[in-house]
Amino acid sequence: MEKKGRVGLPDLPNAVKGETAFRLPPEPSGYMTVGHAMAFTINYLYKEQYDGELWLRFEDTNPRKVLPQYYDSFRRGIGWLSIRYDHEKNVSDDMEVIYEAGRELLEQGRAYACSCDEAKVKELRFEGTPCEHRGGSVEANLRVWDELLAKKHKDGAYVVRFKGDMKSRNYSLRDTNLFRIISHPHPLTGERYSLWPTYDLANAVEDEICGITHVLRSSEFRNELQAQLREALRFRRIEVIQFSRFNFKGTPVSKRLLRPLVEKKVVSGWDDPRMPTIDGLRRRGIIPQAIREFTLQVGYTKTEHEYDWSILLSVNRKLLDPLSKRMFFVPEPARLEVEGAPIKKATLAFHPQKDLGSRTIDTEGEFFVPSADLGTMKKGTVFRLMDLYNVRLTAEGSSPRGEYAGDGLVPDSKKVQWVTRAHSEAVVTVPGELFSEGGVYNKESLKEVAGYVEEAASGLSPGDIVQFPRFGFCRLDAPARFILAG
RNA sequence: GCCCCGGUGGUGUAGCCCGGUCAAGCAUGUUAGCCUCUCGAGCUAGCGACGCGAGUUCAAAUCUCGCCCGGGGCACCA
Repeated sequence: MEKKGRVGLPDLPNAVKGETAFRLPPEPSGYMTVGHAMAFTINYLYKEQYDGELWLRFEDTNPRKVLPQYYDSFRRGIGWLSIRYDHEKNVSDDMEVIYEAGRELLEQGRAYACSCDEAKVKELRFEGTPCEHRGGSVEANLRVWDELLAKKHKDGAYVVRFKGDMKSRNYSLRDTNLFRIISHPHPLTGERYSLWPTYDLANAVEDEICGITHVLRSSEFRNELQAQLREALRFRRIEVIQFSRFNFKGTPVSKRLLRPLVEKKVVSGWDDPRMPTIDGLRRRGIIPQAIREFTLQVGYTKTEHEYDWSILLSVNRKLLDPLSKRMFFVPEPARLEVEGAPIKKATLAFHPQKDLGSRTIDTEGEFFVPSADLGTMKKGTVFRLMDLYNVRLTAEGSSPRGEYAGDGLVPDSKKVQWVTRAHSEAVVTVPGELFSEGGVYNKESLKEVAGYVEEAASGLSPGDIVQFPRFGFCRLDAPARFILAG
């Protein structure tokens, strides 16, 4: 019997087709990254598999961090990935509902208003000692609650805490904060609210009202706390499946590390092709299908991992291969004079197998070929100008010359790409890993190769991806500028 | 420090729940070769791994215990 690895993603526990709901929960506080893309893809794949509902839900409950352009970044990225969701909402749309939950906890005596300062809360939490506010009456708590809603208090004056277990070994259960005052304008709700819920509560409430059945997310959260909150609010049980973050070698997603590079203009921006952002990957020539395929291949696990770019790049190349026109790019060109060269109108196919059309090139005796190739050849060597004819090298060195050596394909002859005098200059950017081993910026992370491209390249539009034979798949980024995808 | 969660070749993963068919599969990588007018794609073959130690058992990658290492949490971030 033949052995097989896992095909596709594993089945989900307690998932009934047609009765599932999933969510994509970005915090719009930064640009969308590959990590988001992969997590979203997993949720989307399951939504499809189980014929479920999918929510795009912006977790925007910290007005200090949230910015309008980031909402767009996620919408764009998700659209680019062809992830179709059924509903879109912002947690900030539901403040009233979350307030109701807060009030209910207060009424139940499961939460209380606390006016200790931050340092004291921390200290007592560490000691496992409750503060004097914990024992306050429901009435008193509700009175403060109404004042909080009426914006009668300044930032930091109060915090609403969940009554957990101050002696729990799990510190997140030691009366964590459910609400805090942030009088900072919110990009969507402006000055309307200043009492904002923290993640755990907002999340529990949102998952309930969205009817989420399965949560698939990276594991850096406080499960037990959320379970207790759900129970206190008498919410349904949901399946939570956690996995490790998706890290790529030499490319951390941490804003703390990335932002300085953008600010100091070490990279060209958040969309620099070396960046782990979706905009970066797109500029680099990674196509959305490759991200999906890659995600499917690596799946998700709880083990920490650091993906090598080679796997994603390999998947990308395979997908690109049948779609990409071949065009000649000659890096570090050397001029080659060919004696006895026939004057030809050569019609060359854009692809060796697929019918992607062709272009016609007028050739005489002047060519440009990679100097690196000429450098390895001795006088007398017969090589072939790809798709054209053979040339015998008659002079090496600084002004190489050759002579026409027939049209017939010579077995095992070296094939070299070429351009004629009708070419244009181009630069190919070769992105590498942003950071080297020690976590320091890798100065070698971006290289540039200058050369000539054939005339047909002038018909390309920014965003088009072609294969430069013997060089790689490249995406036209700007006029005369390409980026190597792999 | 305390609480979770992990540790299969260079990298990523399958297998672990229900011990034998696993002297460990697949992908990527790399080497050699085939095919091809590409250093792409495709094909063939080789290379390369069960963190350490003990225990249970006829039998352990799979179960138990200890240790080591890594990640996350212990935020008025999400």
